[in-house]
Amino acid sequence: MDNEDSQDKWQIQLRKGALELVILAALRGPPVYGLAMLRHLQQFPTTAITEGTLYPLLDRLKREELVGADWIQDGDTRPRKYYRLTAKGERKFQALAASWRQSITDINALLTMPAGAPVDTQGS
Amino acid sequence: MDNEDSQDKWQIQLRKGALELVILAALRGPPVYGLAMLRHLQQFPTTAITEGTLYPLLDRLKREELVGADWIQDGDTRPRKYYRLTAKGERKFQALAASWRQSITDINALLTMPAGAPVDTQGS
DNA sequence: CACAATACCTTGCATTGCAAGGCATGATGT
DNA sequence: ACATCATGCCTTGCAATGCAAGGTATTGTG
Repeated sequence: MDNEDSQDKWQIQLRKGALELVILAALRGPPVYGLAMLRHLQQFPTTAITEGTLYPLLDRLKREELVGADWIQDGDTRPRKYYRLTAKGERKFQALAASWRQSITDINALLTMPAGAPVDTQGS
Repeated sequence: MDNEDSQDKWQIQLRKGALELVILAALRGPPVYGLAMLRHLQQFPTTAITEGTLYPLLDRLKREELVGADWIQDGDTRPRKYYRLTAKGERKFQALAASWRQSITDINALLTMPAGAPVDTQGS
């Protein structure tokens, strides 16, 4: 239950998937701490979220073991909580990225296709 | 308030926007009735929704005057409720399509860019 | 009459995104 | 020493969403 096959009807939910996707994407490289990631995402209007969105989501990803976190003290500054991708998170990222691409394809198809005229009817 | 400029923070909400977008897209052509539209959307996994999703959403779009509806009797069959796009809906569709394209661009950018390494650092 | 198919619509629940606010720690000024 | 500000993490409470499940009405078939 709830393994990475849970795209059961999750391709449908690009609404939920999109944010999760970009967060996992942000963590592919070196570990990042919360506020840094927030600033990273705020570069783009589409992903300009706030702390109230980010931290609960990171919590969920951690409960699902897609990300891990370590408190690291960086020289002088106060310790920060650095997040990183687990192996499971890596796989999930690949899967989500794939269904993201599929969704784009599907939606683009619908954007060029009204419901009224399925295949047909344009002169002969 | 709540005119079509309400993309206040709506680019962020491609989650909500995506479904709304494809429904408006489906109605650009000739009018369509509910279940026909459902089958149309079910062609693609991404948009395979159910009646419990579609009808409340169509209600909302109607309240917002983005779509209109008429009962039409089609020869023999029972009357069906045909939905169509209003002028306002047409404009909304254009706006949503534009922010959809923007979102795709943004997310694709993030998909090729981990948070750790802003601009740099590959060899010299 | 019963039964199924078509078509529209509603109820109730879990989940989401978010504004707003609350800690705690370190840096800075006097 | 003390107050103040900035940084960083996290929580509470609300409105909105998507959906499974069920309900109603009409038409057709036996």
